[in-house]
Amino acid sequence: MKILKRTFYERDTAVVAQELVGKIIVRVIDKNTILQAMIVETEAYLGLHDPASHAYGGKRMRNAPLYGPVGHAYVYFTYGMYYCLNFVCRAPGIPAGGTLIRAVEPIAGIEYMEKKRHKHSIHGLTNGPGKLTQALSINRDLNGIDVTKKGSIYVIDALEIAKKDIVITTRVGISKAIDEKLRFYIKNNTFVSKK
DNA sequence: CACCCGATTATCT
DNA sequence: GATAATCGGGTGT
Repeated sequence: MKILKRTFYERDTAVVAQELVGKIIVRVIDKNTILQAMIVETEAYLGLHDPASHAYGGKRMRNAPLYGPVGHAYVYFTYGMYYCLNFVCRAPGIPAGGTLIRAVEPIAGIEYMEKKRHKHSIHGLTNGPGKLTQALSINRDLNGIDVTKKGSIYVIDALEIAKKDIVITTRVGISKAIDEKLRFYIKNNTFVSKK
């Protein structure tokens, strides 16, 4: 399994968001605890001209990573209690952009994830952006980290998901640009978030 | 299953 | 002062 290179992230944000579906997030907690999960749902946030993007309206303290180098994590805190994970990606010349990871399917370290989520089963473990960060122990400490190098979090290549098995639809939980079809998920996958 | 609402705080207006 | 790229628990059907 190969780590996704920086060039993977250096393309149109919507294309990267779609192609991230099926890839695997590796989260290294410590030597004995290495979590793996396949990305099953993403959303593209296009940046400066996308009203729903945190990057909309220009660079500020919170959204700075979206303006930084591609292939890095952007982790933000929301609703007073949840973290959400993004990967910075955009075509050359575009000022900002990123992909929100909305849902993953656990592969390894499931017991650790259940413990973190205070659950006894895989049901509802990682089918939401706030849930998966809790399961994978993702917080502000990972904001800005390079995910193209082996470290505490990185992304590896995996199976190619056929285009016919990916659903493209509108984004969730936003109040602006609600008609843009920038959400991507694997058809018939039980770990995709509801709605 | 549908809808409603409270939790809790960083960030922006 | 309001809102937010959310979630889980509650009530009613």
